[in-house]
Amino acid sequence: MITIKDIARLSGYSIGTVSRVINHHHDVSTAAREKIEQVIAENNFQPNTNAKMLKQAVSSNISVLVKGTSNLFLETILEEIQHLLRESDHGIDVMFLDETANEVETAIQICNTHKPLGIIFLGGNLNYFRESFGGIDIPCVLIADTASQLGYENLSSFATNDIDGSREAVRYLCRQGHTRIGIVGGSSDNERGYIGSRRIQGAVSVLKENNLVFDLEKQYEPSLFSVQDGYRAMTNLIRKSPEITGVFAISDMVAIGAIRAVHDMGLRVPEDISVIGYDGIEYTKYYVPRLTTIEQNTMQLAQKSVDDLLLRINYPRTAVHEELPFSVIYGESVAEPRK
Amino acid sequence: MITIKDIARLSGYSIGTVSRVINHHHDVSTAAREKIEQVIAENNFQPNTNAKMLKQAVSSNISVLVKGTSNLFLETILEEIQHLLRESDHGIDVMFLDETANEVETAIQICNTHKPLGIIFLGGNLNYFRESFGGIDIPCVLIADTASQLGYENLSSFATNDIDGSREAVRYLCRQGHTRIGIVGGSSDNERGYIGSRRIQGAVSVLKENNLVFDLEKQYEPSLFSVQDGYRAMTNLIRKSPEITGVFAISDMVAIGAIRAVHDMGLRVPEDISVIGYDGIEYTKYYVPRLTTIEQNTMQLAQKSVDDLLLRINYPRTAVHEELPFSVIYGESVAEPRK
DNA sequence: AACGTTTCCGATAACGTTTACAAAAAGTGT
DNA sequence: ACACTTTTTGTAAACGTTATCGGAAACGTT
Repeated sequence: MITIKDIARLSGYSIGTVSRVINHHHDVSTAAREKIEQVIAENNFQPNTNAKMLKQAVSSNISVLVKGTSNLFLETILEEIQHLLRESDHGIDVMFLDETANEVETAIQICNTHKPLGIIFLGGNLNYFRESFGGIDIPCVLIADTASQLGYENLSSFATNDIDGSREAVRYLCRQGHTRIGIVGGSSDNERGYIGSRRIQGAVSVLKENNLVFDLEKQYEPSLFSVQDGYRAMTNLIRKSPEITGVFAISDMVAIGAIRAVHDMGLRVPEDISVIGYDGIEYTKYYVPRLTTIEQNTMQLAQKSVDDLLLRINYPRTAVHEELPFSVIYGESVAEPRK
Repeated sequence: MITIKDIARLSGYSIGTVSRVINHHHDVSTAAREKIEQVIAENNFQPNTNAKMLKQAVSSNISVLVKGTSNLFLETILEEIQHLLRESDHGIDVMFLDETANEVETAIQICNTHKPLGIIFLGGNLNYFRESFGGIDIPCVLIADTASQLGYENLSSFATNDIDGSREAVRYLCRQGHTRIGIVGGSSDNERGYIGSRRIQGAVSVLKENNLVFDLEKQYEPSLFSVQDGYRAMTNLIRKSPEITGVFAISDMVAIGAIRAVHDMGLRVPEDISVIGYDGIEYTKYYVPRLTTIEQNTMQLAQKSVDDLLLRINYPRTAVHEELPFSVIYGESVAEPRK
């Protein structure tokens, strides 16, 4: 392995000077810089990251923690983050966690081992942040949920307003004339902090405002975020409440599962039951019927988060919380209810 | 930060002994071990990874390089790999590369910086391996393409036989009575080494054997692996050859795009045009119509790859190349052709 | 009691960097 | 020519670990 010592020997300068060249210090003569850079290039020398990190006690990496696997929405954002970060000279360090994992605990571990400059939480459960986020003191960003009420100095958040979004979804069903509306998704106990709970909350509030609550127990069927679970939940919901004509699904994946469930019960979307989703993942635009859904702007979510994180890494300042706009995608999965 | 030195001081032993306890060496008295372990636990000390890696010149990590973003098939395997690796005491280090990147070059970089114990290539273009894989000397596994003809001592591969799989797909269309069969997918130049080319090759071979080639130019439309591209390609194909009644799509995502294209041309799947995909990603099982496809066993692909890699990391031996079985998923997207 | 074996432990030299600090070289102004 | 300042360079200590080596203690064996 070729080290800084070799470069020093080969270039005729000391390792101190080589190090200064590597780290772009200004106090190096042009002669030395050019010679050393040449030798570095010739031997395509790469400084040992571990030695560097050991000495400096930080890396130049950004860690990304993705909560919940098989989540196409988060994965789309992840891709964009990677793309954006590739421009900067930061390394990127992705880790996937399953739904049940405690992302903050994991982040603390990562801080100790990887010493990232910042952390991006892609998805997450606010409860874990409440519990133990205090243990983290590097800039962080939470994407897809708002952490403003937590009030940490170093945790920004960017998200669409899930309550408004889900309200808009259900309102759209109402405007189409639906009066027997069901909801699929959210955790079984609707605990505070779980991202799904806000969507449920928004949806239910519109139902209440329009006096469309006939039996909340029978209108609402909990579900995780997966297709499978959406299928299961929708099947249950139809069994419980066959009179339902419109359904708000907590995510697009759940919606896809739900549509298949409708189909397997011998009914059709949207003729018999309308379905509206949430997230706007690219791929449901090719579904037949094209999914009607609340689209979150993944590009913007990624861009703003990365910008804010890099900004705060370079110029420490207090965190921000921003709500990004959503939009309704009018697909083919919602129609007027059958008479 | 709490270091091994602190533990030494606090426990009354030397850092050498503490190190031995940490690394589970046998030459430590039970008294010392217990005392030191207690102090470690009390201060929840975690050895500094960088110092460790600097000293040992290797990490205990496995790097995974995922080629091609938004590929649900590879992402499913990735999940399973992560799951399997979590059992072992190896860290995991994921990196996504876009289609155009040279994964082998990247791997060489990673070897220098991260010093992984092994590398898993998830997807990949054999051409890059031909070019420069020689620069890598740690155990590697290529998933989803076979590297047997390359003959590297340290590169195993696990894949289904893509030629047989695509042959099976087209044969199934033939058995259903289709005689005007189209193909969607593969790179425009069908370069050797590109994973799609083998599937095209298999598909075409069956057409030839059955004298079903009426105009290869008009039967075949190139496409990348994305939904969008599948849509575009299928639209072109129908325009070129409206007489086609069955289509083999090079991946499930392409198939989904293709189905939507059929729909948008005012035709139906499978009544007017049958579509068969490739990969068997979970989620197309919920599609309406449920996709008929060639399923690759992601679980097995992941398991075998991880097993082989860990085995070769611990007991150096020569690489293996194994073909895994595929199976036909009989969905609802293929039917007999219209008279 | 003397010796050889084991078993356990501590001191210390690395690993490849960065960064004070000091030294040397090169300018500057008189 | 001198004393300054400024710029450039080299030296050496540190970062937290592991591993080698040898010493000390404990135990058997004659």
